Amino acid sequence: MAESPETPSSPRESARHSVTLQDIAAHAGVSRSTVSLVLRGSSLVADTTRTRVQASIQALGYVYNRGAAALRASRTFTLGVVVYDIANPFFGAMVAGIDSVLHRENYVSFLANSEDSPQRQQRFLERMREQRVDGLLLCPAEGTDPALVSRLADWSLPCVQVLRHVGEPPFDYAGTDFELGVRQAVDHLVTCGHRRIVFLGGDAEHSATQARHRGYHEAMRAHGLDDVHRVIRGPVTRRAGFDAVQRLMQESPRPTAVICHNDLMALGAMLGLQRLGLTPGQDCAVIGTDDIEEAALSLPALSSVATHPYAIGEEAARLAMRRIADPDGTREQVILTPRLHVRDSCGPCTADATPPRRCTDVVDI
Amino acid sequence: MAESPETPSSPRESARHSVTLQDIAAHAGVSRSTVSLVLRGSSLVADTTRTRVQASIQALGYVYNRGAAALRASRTFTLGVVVYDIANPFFGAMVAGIDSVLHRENYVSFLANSEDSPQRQQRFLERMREQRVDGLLLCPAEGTDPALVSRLADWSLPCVQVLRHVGEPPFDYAGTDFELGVRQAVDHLVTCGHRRIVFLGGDAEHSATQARHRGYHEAMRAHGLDDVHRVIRGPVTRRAGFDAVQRLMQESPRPTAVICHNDLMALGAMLGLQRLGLTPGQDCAVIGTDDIEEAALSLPALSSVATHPYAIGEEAARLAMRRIADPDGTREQVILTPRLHVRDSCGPCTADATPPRRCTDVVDI
DNA sequence: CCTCAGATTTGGATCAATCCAAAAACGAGG
DNA sequence: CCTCGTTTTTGGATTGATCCAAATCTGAGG
Repeated sequence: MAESPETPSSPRESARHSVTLQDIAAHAGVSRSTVSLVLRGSSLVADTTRTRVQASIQALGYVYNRGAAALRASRTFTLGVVVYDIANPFFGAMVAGIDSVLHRENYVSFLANSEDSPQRQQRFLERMREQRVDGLLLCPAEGTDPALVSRLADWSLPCVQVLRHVGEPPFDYAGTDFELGVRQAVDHLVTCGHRRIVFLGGDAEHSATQARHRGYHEAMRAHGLDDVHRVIRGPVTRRAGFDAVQRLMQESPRPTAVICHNDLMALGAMLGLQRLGLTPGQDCAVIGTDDIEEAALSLPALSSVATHPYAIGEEAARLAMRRIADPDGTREQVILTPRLHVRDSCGPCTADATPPRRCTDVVDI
Repeated sequence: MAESPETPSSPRESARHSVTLQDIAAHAGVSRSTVSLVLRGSSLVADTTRTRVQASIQALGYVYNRGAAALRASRTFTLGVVVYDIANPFFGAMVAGIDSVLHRENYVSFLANSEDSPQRQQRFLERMREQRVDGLLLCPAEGTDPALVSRLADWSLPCVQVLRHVGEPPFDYAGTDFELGVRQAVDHLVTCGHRRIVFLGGDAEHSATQARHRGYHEAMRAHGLDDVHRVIRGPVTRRAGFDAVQRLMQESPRPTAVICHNDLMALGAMLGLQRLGLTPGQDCAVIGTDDIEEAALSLPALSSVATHPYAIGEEAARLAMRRIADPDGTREQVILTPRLHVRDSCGPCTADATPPRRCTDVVDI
């Protein structure tokens, strides 16, 4: 009847300090270490013991303390994710893809929005270091110091770059072959008889912009179209597409097709054509990049090079998991293959001397 | 010349174990405690000491260990954020708003996407508890157990509900007055002469859906339009809007206006009208909710009730900060006032006997 | 009954910080 | 030079888990 030290749990005690391994151990009549092993699903503990301990865990309403565990085990099951524009639907889809993989792997992620500012990005990275994240998914902000990646390596913080990349290979990277994407668009348009194809591109200097421009240049050259080859640089917004296409259509001879850096620009370009009383796909072909949901539903439906944001997110997260498990493994680059979805916004060329031929490429909804 | 214990730092040592308070203390010739005080910006330390310690911190490349600090101080500077559809642009904007406040407050956030599954949500919440987050921002998944909120309170985990809410007040909440938003839309349409106004709504049973329906019912009643009052329930997607409006326009007499649960539905509805050869804003008025970026750029430009996702995110984060600072303070509900942006998709009613009058309300770009 | 290998269990040290009561240093006044 | 009251600084305990080497338990074989 006397108070025995083996029965420490009183109803109010749980309020005083949270239940710990020690409490479970006392309740189940085993040691702290055994409880720890049960929690981590070790095969060392006997089945009867395991059951007893699990019952105590239930009974006392124990909550695992990951912070304490991480302190000793130096593994946090935590990942940092930096994007530069979370308000952009593309990143929403990408983050959803990341989340799906992390959920499976029992990881959680810190998310931050750099707003394309290297300073904000830097601050977040420092914070992530303090949090001792196991790894990092980084869409580098425009103007990121190329030395950053090697600095992260010095900190031995696994980092997977996503969509854009800076610094020298080898590094881990997940993205899309933007170069190929633009080439597909040019090839398709040329097949449809177009020659005066303009590229409406971005003015930033990161890898994703460069790759698109390279793709455009090379495809045009391959088709012997160096003479009509033309890039307009500027912001990659709806309005920029809207304005640029209207300026272009005043010219003579005017372009018969435009390829846009992303779908927002392309949708803007279509509106610009309509504003001039022209019909996209008839008077001027328009092809976008990303294939956001809106593309298939616009009028006319926008042809677009799909870049699969959800899949990129999944691949990036998978890569991070792999690098965390094997920090010294060889770096990997996962480059997804984009796919042109042909819809109504790019028809055969009717403006040029070239006899209009029927397009027979794949047509998607 | 003999190795003195006061100079412990050798170049390779930093690789062996990470630099700790102890190392800084030794380097600066003070105690662990003093270094800790400096790190936390305490006013107790003398200026000369502070400078010396800070120099040592720089010299040794020390990185604060938040995990260890949190273990003792039981404060993590960490917030959990659960949304149900991160791929939706609305949430992208909201998360950006949250992020901006947290960045200022030196907090970081764990983000998870419940995909509107209470199970996924539950699992994330448990994980957040294990991480000992200081608080929670929760957009409850459809079907969330109303008891959840009080359970969180039992765990003494501050929780701010966002956009939707479950359980019994008082609780912390940040959202928009959806009821008022719909009422504004109805009032405007009635002013323009419309009477047969249909509401295209959601089929879910959470607070945000209910509020919209209530707003519609009451506004219609206030205008004596009980007899023509009509709600269509279904998913809240582009396609649902597209389909529903086409079915409605087959009827006789047909509605002269539709108000939609969100902008995606409204954009779909406009496409549906165009598919039938009708002109939105002329043959049938369309008003959406949210005022996403796309709304102003569609053709015709969509009238929409702005719900300010970025601002909601900011308010929610601010509320969380307040509740963490004062856990027993009275709960607060921040309800933002929505604002109807009138554009081309809702003109005067031309179909009815009522003499069409000129709309003189505010017109926005 | 003893031995020994294999299966379980354990306690003490450790991770890197904060808390707190007490000690030390300091400066002014007697 | 000695108090006395601030201002600074300090060491030991504490937080809640994991690691690891050693202790204990088991059961089969001799």
